Amino acid sequence: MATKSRPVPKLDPQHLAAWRAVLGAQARVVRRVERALSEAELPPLAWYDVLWALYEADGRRLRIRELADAVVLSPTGMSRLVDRIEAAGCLRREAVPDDRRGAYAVLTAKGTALLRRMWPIYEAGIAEHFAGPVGRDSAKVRAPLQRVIDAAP
Amino acid sequence: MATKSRPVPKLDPQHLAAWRAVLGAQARVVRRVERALSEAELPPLAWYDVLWALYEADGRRLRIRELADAVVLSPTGMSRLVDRIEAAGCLRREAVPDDRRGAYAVLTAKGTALLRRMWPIYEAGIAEHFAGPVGRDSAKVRAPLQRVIDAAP
DNA sequence: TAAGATTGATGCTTCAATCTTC
DNA sequence: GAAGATTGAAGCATCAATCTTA
Repeated sequence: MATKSRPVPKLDPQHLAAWRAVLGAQARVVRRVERALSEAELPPLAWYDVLWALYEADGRRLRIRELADAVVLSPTGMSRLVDRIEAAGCLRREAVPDDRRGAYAVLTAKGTALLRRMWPIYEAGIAEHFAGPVGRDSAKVRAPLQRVIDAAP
Repeated sequence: MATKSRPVPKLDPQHLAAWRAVLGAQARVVRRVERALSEAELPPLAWYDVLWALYEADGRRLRIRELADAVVLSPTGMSRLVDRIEAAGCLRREAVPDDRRGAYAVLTAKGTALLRRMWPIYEAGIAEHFAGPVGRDSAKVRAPLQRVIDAAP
């Protein structure tokens, strides 16, 4: 049989440099934001990501698995993260009508309130450390990286 | 005295969307690459970052602190990471001539060899999951994000 | 007194295995 | 048998405290 030998994709230096820039920028901004949240005695960024995903979703609810995909966390990690956020009263688990295996995570009023307290800190961090240096080039950054996201199965 | 009230920087939706794209793309590509390395029974990406930083450096050596800054890890975390990589024989600690507080991490031949084994996996991951979707727009991504990195103290 | 580095305690993330339901 | 979710065990990162030297 013909071997399914996928030719190894070659990587040019331009792409590598761009990738390194993504890594470096992400790490530095996240580090600053995490520090600012911590200093404000607020939960880490991961909480914001989860609460925000729920806020955007229909009925303010998502399956655990959907949540894990949305914020790129293992199902295991998301199960435990939901545990902690639920223990804080910021979301609650709810049965799924037609599928008794799974559970919804549903945003609570307290969760919305926390989202509103975290946002100003997060916003200021993005504005200062990311938006400032990026300036008018936000679209140039966004469009290609959105294709990277959309290409991920 | 005049209060040092820094006006809160406002964040427009364009910048927020760009930031979300950075987060999403980084997380998805890193996840794939980590999985590929693990399947090839190779160490995680953090090892590559450290070995690469040493390889690039003058005399194939860097202070622990410089290493921590380069890959955005806490000094604590870097100290332990260096422990593990040293235990694997891929770097060694060495005294600093003029400063007896600190230590160099120095790349070993085994470290260079590991770098060479990891790179094809890493390269293929970047090429397939990042460079592919980015296409010709690598410079558009790189330049603004490099400014983000350079702005970080 | 401050800077470089390390150690102890703690929390988070992951893989493998398990349980339930489809 | 496969998918959604959870639990146990292990690895890794971080803060606070400590030790040494500048």
